[in-house]
Amino acid sequence: MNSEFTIAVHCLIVLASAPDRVWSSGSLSRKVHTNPARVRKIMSALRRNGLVTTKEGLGGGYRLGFSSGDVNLALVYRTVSCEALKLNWCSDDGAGDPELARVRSVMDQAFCRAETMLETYLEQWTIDSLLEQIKCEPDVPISDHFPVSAHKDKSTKYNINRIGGEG
Amino acid sequence: MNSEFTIAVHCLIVLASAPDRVWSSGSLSRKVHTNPARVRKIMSALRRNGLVTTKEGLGGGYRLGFSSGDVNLALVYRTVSCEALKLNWCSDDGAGDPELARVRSVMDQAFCRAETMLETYLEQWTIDSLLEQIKCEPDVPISDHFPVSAHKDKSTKYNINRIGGEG
DNA sequence: ATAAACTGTATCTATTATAATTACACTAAT
DNA sequence: ATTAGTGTAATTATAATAGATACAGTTTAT
Repeated sequence: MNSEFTIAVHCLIVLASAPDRVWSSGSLSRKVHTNPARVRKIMSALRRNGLVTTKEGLGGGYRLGFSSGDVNLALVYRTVSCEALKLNWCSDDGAGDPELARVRSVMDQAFCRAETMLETYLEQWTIDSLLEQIKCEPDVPISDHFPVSAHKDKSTKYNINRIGGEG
Repeated sequence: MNSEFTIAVHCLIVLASAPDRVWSSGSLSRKVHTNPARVRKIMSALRRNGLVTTKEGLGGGYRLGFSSGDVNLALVYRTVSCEALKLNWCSDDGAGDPELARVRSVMDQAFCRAETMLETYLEQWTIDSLLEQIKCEPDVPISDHFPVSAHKDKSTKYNINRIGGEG
């Protein structure tokens, strides 16, 4: 699944963890390890679906649109239109093969149902419930996911729009 | 999801629809609209998991390894290791952010469960049950998926290794 | 034994999808 | 009027995917 989804969720978690404060794309981008323009693009999509509210101009930024108990992962998933289970068919020019068309139709239906099931599952996960879990999580538990690199703090790479600061 | 999965499933359906006959990568590739080398690569993976048997040399090719009622989509899914629900995180060099690590751990767990659910669902679909559905499928039902192009039979593009023929 | 028709596999190239970068118009607060 | 923001588009860079080609090895038929 592309990283727009994880960025969106991560941003929402950050917003929910400090609901009183307005977050700029710059400060969010440092949290989620990408660049401000990408954060703005993704947050724009969330705004269009009401998941966050934005404010332009000096001191502007992003806030949760709903209470964190009402925002669930299915909403986010649909907003960034992941289509993780969309099947990919090899049919260069397209039609002309009715046999392929039948196979494709049956399979697409099967995976449409799978996607519905997935979304039903994701509805159970609210940003709130994620925050809860995250609090219970022991420190640095997924070191096996990626090897620790030699030079840690070289990631001043995305500190554009710095001034906003953290707190 | 990448097209290896649909190619694998489509090939298995073709094999199951004519279980008495040996299919070459060339004839399969024409059925599934890709090239013989790709078919061979994917079928090799299926062979390593016992889903098909292969025979090299003249008159060789592919056959179903199990009865078509025993081959289900979860097996295929795992064989081509789709990981359609694998989350994609932005963390250039990796570690160094324990907060990200906790978020990631919780989310990865949630989606691990989602993937398990998906596989459970896919286990219900055998190649047999797909064939059944395909037979019931009315002709050319998914014309809305792709626009009908002007020049139909221009797809002699992958007719390398021709000699094997169809029947 | 030799040629033909296959698989198995690797490598290179082309294409497409994804992400980063840059730029700039617009907005709001100071 | 300046500063610090969003919104958005366009461009470039990078990574993932798929196609093309090549060739060694295998089996069958002649």
